[in-house]
Amino acid sequence: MSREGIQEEESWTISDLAQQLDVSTRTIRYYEELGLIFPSRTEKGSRHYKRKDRARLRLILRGKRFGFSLDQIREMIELFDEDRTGRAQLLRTIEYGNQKLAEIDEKIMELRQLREDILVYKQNFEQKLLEENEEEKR
Amino acid sequence: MSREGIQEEESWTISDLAQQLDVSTRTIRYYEELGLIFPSRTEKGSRHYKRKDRARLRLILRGKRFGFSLDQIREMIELFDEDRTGRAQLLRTIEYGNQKLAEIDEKIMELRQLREDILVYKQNFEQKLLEENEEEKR
DNA sequence: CATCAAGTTGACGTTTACGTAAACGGCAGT
DNA sequence: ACTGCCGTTTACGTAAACGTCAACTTGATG
Repeated sequence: MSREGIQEEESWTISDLAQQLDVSTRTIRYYEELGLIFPSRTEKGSRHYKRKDRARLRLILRGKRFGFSLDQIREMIELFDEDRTGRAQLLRTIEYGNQKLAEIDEKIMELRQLREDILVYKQNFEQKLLEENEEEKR
Repeated sequence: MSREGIQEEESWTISDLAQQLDVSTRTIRYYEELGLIFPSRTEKGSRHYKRKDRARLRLILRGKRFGFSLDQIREMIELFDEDRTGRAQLLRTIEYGNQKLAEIDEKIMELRQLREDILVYKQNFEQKLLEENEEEKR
């Protein structure tokens, strides 16, 4: 067990966390409402968030930035939740993970394509710019 | 000039296009409402879409899949619209393009990070699976 | 000619993802 | 004890992105 309990675990209030990750407190509470995150409470009822909670919130926000709905994210989180047990569950979760990885790889491909599209647009404009300069030389 | 007008340009109805790109006709009309796409009309008022329109719609949908709002996409489309002229405008557009490319590169980075996170989760579960097998051996 | 599918516009409804305000408690500083 | 500030819950508001339905044309087909 080594030094369990000796190292004080850092913990933040909701507004601390909100500031760190640049979201509103409302948003964080809303995510809790949806079952995406479960901070512990002080005896007075105030939420406090530890490193693990922050990591989870980061994951949520990252997911959001790529068009995953909060519902999809919850689905994901539920499956990845630590306390699942049994070989069947584990296998399912791993399979789900593989699936998500594949989806992400696909997104990366698509993003590269989008990049390519934009690059072509831009080059088109650069070409026009060149032509305009040519005109000027006459 | 070569063979202008000889090659018949293919054109689709709104439901054709909807089916091709797997969106509803309502969605397509909505995008038009927002000024994202401007199909030509038959003399009777029916929309018809050509290859360029389809490419544009593809771009819109692609953008959406990565969390760009329709407003951002419109902004983008307006700036990339062909009929801008003047060196200053061209320069601005090119600069905008560079900016968007940078944003996309950042998104790709983030997506890689998300991939990494999920991979770690998955490996965690794989580890658990191994431990369970160990237990069984006793 | 009747009818039926597919097009149009317009209006209203719905879901998601929060914002915002009200009403309250706890605590620190003066 | 009063003032702020931060926290809480509850509730209503709202913008974005469509879905859905009604009412109407138009074109094709039995």
